[in-house]
Amino acid sequence: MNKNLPKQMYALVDGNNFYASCERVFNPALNGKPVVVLSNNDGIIIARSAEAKALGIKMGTPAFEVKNLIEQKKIYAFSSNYALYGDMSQRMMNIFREFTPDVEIYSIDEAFLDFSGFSGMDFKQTGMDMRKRVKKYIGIPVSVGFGPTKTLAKIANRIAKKHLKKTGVALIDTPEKIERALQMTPIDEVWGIGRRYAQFLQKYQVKTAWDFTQLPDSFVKKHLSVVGLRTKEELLGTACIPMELVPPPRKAIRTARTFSKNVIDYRFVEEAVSDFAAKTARKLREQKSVANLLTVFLRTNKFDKTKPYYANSFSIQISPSSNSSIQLVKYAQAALKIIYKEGFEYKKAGVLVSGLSPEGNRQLDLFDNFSYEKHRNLMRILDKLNAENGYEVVKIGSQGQSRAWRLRQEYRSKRFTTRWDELIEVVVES
DNA sequence: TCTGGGGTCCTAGGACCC
DNA sequence: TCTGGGGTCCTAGGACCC
Repeated sequence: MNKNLPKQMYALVDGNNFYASCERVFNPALNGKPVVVLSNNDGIIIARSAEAKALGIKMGTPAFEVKNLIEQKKIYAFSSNYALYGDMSQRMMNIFREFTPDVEIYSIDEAFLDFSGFSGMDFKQTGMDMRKRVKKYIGIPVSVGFGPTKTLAKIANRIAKKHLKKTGVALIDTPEKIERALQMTPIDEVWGIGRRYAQFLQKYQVKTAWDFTQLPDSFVKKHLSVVGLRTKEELLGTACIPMELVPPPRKAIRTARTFSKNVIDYRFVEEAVSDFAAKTARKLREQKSVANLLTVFLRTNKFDKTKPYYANSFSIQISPSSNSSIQLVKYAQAALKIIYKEGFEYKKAGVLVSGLSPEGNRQLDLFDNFSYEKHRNLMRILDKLNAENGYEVVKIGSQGQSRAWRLRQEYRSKRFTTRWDELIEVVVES
C-alpha cells in the first residue's frame, strides 16, 4: 500500500441510467415509473431505470424475452434515440467543465475530471454541487466518485451509487479508505477486469479487488498481461492511466447493423452494405480523415441453430486513400461480391475502414489528382446539402430506398433537441 | 417473429530480411 | 550431412470498455 498518497485526485462522474434518464427529462410523467431503452432494432435492453432494475430486468436481455413483463408491469419502453442522448451528453459535459478545465469525455454518459492540485478543496462538497447543478440545468441525476487514480475513482463512483445514494458522492482519499473500498468491491466490478478474467481469477480464490492486489506481479503479468498489472498498480493508489483531454483520432471506423429480418436477396444486401459504406465515408469526412483499407463483413443469424451458419469478411486496399462516399461504396460492393454466397439468410453486415490518416496529408497521386478533386468537391456539396436540410436528404443511388433491411424503431421518442423530424429523401445517381 | 453497435489494446506467430 | 540468429512488420485472435 502506498502510504503517501499522491497529490492526484480524479473524479468519475456519470449519469445514472443515462438513456432512461434522458427520456424522463422530456416526459416527467415517467418519474417514479419503470423505464427501459432498447437497442437498435428494438433488439435488447440497453438501459433501465431503478424501478425497471427492481423488476428484475437485466442488461442485455433480448426484448422479446421480457415483452410480457413489460406489458404486465406497465414498463415504459423506448427505442434508442441517440440524437437526443448525444445532445444531452454535450450539455452535461459543459457543466462538468465549469468545475475544472481538465475533463476527459470517457463515454456518452461519463467523464473523468482531474482535480489534481486543487489542494484544500472540499471534494465531497464539490461533488454535491456538481450533482445539484447538473440536475437543475440538465435534469439528469449523476453520481460522483473521487479517487487518487482513475481506477479508484471508478470504484468510488460505484460505491456512491450503491451505498451513498443520498449524497451520490464518494471520496477515497486515505490508504485506509482505499483498503476498505477494495475489500467491498467484487473483482468483476473492477474497471479492466471483464467476465473472462473474473472467472479465471475466481479459480484462485480472488473474489474482491483487495484479493487481486495481493497477487504477485509475475502472476498478474503472465495471465492478464501488462494491462492487468497496470490495474493492480492503480488499485494500490499509483496513477498510471493518464487523462486524455484531447480525444485521439480514431484508428478505425465501423458501421454495422443487424437487419430487422433475414435478407437473402443480393440486391438488398448490396443496398445495405452501400449505405453502410456511405455512412462510414461521412464519418471519415467529419473527422477529416481518409482511409486506406476497407473491410466488408456479413453473417447469418448466429442464434438460429436450425439453419446453416455462414460468416465471412474481405478487405480491400483503398488506393489512393479516400473518404469519398462514391468511391467507398464502389470498394464495398466489390468486397461484398467476393464474400456473398447464394442461399444463406443474412442477418448482419457491416463496413469497417482502417489505416486512417489526416485528409491534408493525403499522398498526392498525380495521375489521379483530377478524380480526387472531383470527389472532394462533390462530397462538399453533399455534406453541405445534408447539413442544411437534415439528415441524409441527399444520398447516393445505390444506398437505396427500398430499405428491406431497415431498422425497426417502434417506440422512438421525438428528437426533441435536434432539427430533423421528418425526412424527405432526395437521391443522386453516382 | 423477435438476441446492438462501436471502439481499444496486447500477444503470439508467421513472413521476411540481413 | 549440415540446416543460425536477431530484428521488424503484419495479422488474427482474444481480452477489455461503454
